[in-house]
Order: sequence, then structure tokens, then C-alpha cells
Amino acid sequence: MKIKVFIVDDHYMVIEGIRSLLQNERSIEWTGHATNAASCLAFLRQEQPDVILMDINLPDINGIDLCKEVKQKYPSVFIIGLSTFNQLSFIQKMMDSGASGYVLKNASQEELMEAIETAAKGKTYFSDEASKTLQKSESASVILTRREKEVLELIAEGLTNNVIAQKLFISPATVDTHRKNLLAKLEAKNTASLVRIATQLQLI
Amino acid sequence: MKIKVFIVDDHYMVIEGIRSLLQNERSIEWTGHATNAASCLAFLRQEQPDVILMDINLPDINGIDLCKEVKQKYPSVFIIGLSTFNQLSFIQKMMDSGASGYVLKNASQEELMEAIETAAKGKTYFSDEASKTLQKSESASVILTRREKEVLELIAEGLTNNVIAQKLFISPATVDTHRKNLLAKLEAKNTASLVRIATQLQLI
DNA sequence: AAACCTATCCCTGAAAAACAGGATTTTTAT
DNA sequence: ATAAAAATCCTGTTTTTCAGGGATAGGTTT
Repeated sequence: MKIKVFIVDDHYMVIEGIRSLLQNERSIEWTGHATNAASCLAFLRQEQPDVILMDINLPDINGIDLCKEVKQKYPSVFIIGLSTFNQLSFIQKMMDSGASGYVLKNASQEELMEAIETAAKGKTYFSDEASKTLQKSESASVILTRREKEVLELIAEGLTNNVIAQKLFISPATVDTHRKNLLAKLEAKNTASLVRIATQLQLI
Repeated sequence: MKIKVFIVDDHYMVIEGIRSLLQNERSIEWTGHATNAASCLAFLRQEQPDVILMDINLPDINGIDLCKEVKQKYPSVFIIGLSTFNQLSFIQKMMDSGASGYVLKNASQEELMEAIETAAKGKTYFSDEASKTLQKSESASVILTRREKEVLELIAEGLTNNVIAQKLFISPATVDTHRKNLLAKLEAKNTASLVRIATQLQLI
């Protein structure tokens, strides 16, 4: 049984590259590609592959939200995140959205094949560099809670406590508490340094 | 006479993709690839292609500096910048370093061919999206004054207006004015989004 | 020389955030 | 079951930021 593979990436060169890397693999069946989220979803209504290689940076919807949506509608499809960026935040968000792995675009053919085969079995695969990033983060990082991450994102977007409170359906006082905890955890003096440190730690 | 093309990109998939896109082109001679700046320079000591497709994000030296170095040593080699990012700062820096064009990685085969052929003649080529970005920029680029940059740095470090004022030997009210102008120039609502936008624009 | 621009400088008052020091309820993990 | 962790909410004070203004020094253009 061949593994049916589909690709979503807005870079034509990457699609061609992956096609070229996989074309001689007998265990792989290339079912097609999409350059945006909309046509990916359209394809899935007709036919479901076993594994989707999904870029995170897409023109219409970002890969993280697309991943969530696909997994919700077609739980049996396994998704591998594909990105140029070896960024903790991306990897984490992709995995939180139900992905079965994460591969960088500088991956070798071997890595790519291993990722696809592992994902097809329902297991999780990370490319070498991505798993290094995950390890580093575990030892030397601040651990933020789900809510704190949400609040941090919104703070960085320039929203005030009151607006954030409305968005998250909580009291402004609660937002203030999360903010306080963020400042403490990241050892920031104020909002400015908070955002700065957060970007340096690639939290946002 | 075939055009000798060489590629520098740390993404294996992109190299494969370009190779695949160009392999049926009779006017192109594929001379090889490098995944980092060092091996690119090593190759050039042996042999000079007509056109180099050069990624901006390389593991050792960045593509901009590599471009400068190559143009200095081998002025007859034409370089086309290759990047995922349609960012003005990248395009500008690449052109300042002597590049003959800029192509995004989502370019079609036609665009890529046109870019190579144009560059080989010594002319300049921009992919559709890149030239749009250049046009947009002419109206909307952010120019900060010396003082504004100083204040921006200190804000991002988490210093308050009062402390910044002491550091720069000016009144807190003046710092505040600079701050206001920064908010206006970067179209930020408050300090948080200011720092965010500034990091995104790589101003700090 | 006059008009002009821009960077730099300064002030006030209202709004927002930071800080201190609590407390209660829900989740999560053992 | 229960302890720890996370998320929720409060009151009040201090500090900082933000949105209005306006003024001056130094260079460029006309």
C-alpha cells in the first residue's frame, strides 16, 4: 500500500523540489499539491491523502489554523509541518494544532522520507534541527501557561488590558494578573521590555 | 551559448525544485550548487558561472555580504537574490550589494527563466511581487532620526521616559515627544506594538 | 534675507499600566 | 482524594504613557 502524499506550499520551487525528491520512491503516491489553504480544503472534499506536508506561511490562512481545521474535519489525515523556520513557537503551535511532525525545508531526502513514513503510522517525527530546538527550549526556557501566551500575543499587538479582557471574556483585573506574571516570568520591567524579551525568546 | 547557472541555498528542497524547473531548459547549463557561503566561494575559485541564484538566509554568512564579496572578486558574475521574504529591506540591501535582480521563492518557472536571461545580459530583473514592494516602499518607508533611534533602543530596553531623559541629558517631556513621533512613524498604538513593529522592521 | 523644513526641545492633564497584597474557583496530576 | 498549579477576580496607590498643545536652533531653498 502506497502512502498518499499531498503538499500545501505557496512556493512553487519547494513543491517541485519535494516532488523531485519523492518521485523515485516506490512507497509514495503523489496525490497533488495546493498553493493556498482554500484549494487545499477544496481538494480534501474530493479525496483524502494519508499525509499532508503543510507549509506554515500560506497566503490566505496560516498553516497553523489550516492544520487545526483539517484535523477537525479529517482526523485520519496526518499532517507534517514544513517550514524554513526552526522557531520554537511555530513548532509548538503546529503540534498543538494536531500535527504529527515538523520538518525544516533544509531537510534531506532521508529525513523527509522518515517523516512521511513515521507520520503515516500515526507517530510523531521531528527533523534533527527541530528536535534540537525543542530540547533547548525545555532546559532553558520560561514556561508560560496557555492563558499567559494568549495575553502576551495580544499585548504585543498593542491592545490594552480592557480590550484584551473583552476579547478573552475575562475581567481586566485578570488580564492584569497575567500581565504581572508575564513580567515576573520573563524578568521584564515593563511592557516594552516584555515584548522585546518575548521576541528574543521567539515566544511571539 | 548556454547560460551557466549556479545556486546557493541552504534548503535542499529549493535546490531540487530549481533544478527540476530548469532541467528541461536548453539554454541553461546547471553548473552546481552550494548550501553555504564558504563552499560557494570555494566553487568560484575553480569556475565562474554566468548567473548565481543566491538565497539571502545562509547558515554561515548572510547572502547580502556574500553578494558583495562575490561581486568584488568576480564582477562579471551576475547575481539574482532569492528569498522567501518580500521585504523591502532585503531587496534594497541586495541591490546595494550589486545584485542584478530579486526573485521570490514562489516565482513561476517563467519568472525564473526571465530573471536568469535578463541577468545574463547584465540587466536587472524583479519578480512581480518584489517590484510591487519596491513601488509601495517609495511612498511609505520609515526614516527615523538619530535621536529617535536612540530613544527607540532605550524604550525597547525597558527604560522609562525619566531614565531615558537622564541618560540623554534631556527633559522627560522631550523623550516623550520622540516617543510620540515614533508611535506615529511606525503606526503603533502604544509601546507594546511599537517594540513589536520595530523588531519586525529590524530597527532594533 | 525671508521663508521653510526638520530635528530637537518643553509643558499639561487625562488615561493606562505597574505594583502591592490580597482571595476564590477550576484544572491537572499523582 | 487531594495537593499543586492555573485561572479567575478584587481594592487601592504610584508611576508611566498618551494626546493635546507650542517653542527654538540650524540648515536649505528661493
